[in-house]
Amino acid sequence: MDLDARRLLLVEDDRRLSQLLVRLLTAEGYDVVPVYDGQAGLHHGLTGRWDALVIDRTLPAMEGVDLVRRLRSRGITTPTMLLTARGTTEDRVEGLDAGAEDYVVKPFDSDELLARLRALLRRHTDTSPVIDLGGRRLDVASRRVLSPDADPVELSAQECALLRIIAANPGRVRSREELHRRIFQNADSPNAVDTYVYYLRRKLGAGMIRTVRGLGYQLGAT
Amino acid sequence: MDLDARRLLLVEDDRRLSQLLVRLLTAEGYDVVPVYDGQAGLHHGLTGRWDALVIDRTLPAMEGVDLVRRLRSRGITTPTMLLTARGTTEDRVEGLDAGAEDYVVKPFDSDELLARLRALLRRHTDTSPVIDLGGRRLDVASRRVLSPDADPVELSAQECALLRIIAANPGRVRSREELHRRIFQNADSPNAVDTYVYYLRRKLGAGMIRTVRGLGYQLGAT
DNA sequence: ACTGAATCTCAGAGCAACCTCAGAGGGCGG
DNA sequence: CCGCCCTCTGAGGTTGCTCTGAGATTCAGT
Repeated sequence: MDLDARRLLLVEDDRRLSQLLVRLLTAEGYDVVPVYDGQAGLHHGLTGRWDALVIDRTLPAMEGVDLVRRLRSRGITTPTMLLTARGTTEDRVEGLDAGAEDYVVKPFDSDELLARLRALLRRHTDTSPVIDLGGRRLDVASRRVLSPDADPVELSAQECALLRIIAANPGRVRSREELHRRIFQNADSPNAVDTYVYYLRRKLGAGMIRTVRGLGYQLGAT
Repeated sequence: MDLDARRLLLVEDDRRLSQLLVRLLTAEGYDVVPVYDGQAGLHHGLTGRWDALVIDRTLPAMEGVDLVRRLRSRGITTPTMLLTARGTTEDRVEGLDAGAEDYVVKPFDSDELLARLRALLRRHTDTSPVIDLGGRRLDVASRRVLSPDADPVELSAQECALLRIIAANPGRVRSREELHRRIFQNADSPNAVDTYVYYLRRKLGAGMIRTVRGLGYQLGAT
């Protein structure tokens, strides 16, 4: 077992094709998790840690393109490859517009798929959004906080979104209202922001986020 | 999701148009807050922090032009774009005279609006309010005094307000009465100013604020 | 040096803002 | 159907800020 394997989420409803891909990708050394519909894909995309997503375009419960769109709208920037039977230019444009990075037309050549996947991962690791936290780093794609002298800390989707906004600009103070509007728009309780700040502090230490009483929150390590 | 989203205040009474603009601007990555009349616009314009204001010309409760004028008269210099149905030269002149930076005539092209907005924001690189204290700096946004060779000192809201007024004009002496009126209007005790001067001296050193007996206080450090 | 006025110092009451955390609810995998 | 994780809620508990008041100290003018 490769300990440093790249984690792939495979969203493919055709069991036979899914199994085939799992074998192919596992043999290449990837750590592949298959799910079989868009709902499951959305859930795992939002909650799991992935180096890349491989998504079929035609899915039960939710179209692949919609899935990508919904993930992007929630701040998930994990590099994504769409699989499709249709190969018109229009389809391709729609897929890329939704936020997918690459597009493979079925039936595809195994080697081509692997090559494109490697390219996707290579491209993305270069430009992967890693935000400096003053000593530690937030890797947005895998939703982890990496430390030179400690184990990585894993964050949930909301925790990551919150830290991301606060860390985007170290000097700036973000108000509860802004954070609530941008992350918890489906939440009634204005307390949600406080709670997630609490979660982040519990995971990362109290110094990570500074409270500016009456104004909001700010990245702690100056 | 744009991490360092620009904050826009949208003052537009037509709900349909407002919603349309919110969608358009949010999709562009802006952090948009809509309000629906001039009073609300005035309140938010005065109390919030905005990168730009987008204001309809015809509003209930207060005309858009008057809104801009009143904001300007209160020292708000946030770049502002007016939306209007009428497009005569006279209207345009009146809007710009009131202090608006740009002027878009309805019905407008989405791309044009976005382009103008970008131009507006580019032109107006917001200067974060950092006040010089002679060696040290007061960062009003995060309410801290930053020192080249020491840890930041955190101030409370009232401490910051007091120091801000005193430091605005280094040579000038501010009377107790003025300070009390501007900061402690809800306080009965005329001693409140003294107390906060004491707090500031305790945090920043006795030399920070100089007493001019019988007259008031003055910034102490050169 | 004496005196009254101005100023400084500081403990503490009252209160809003904030923190903490248990748990309900939902989605999903097994 | 059960258990897991994530999300959000709501109810205290706690902290920190604000302002008060009263005694100590300094100052200007005699």
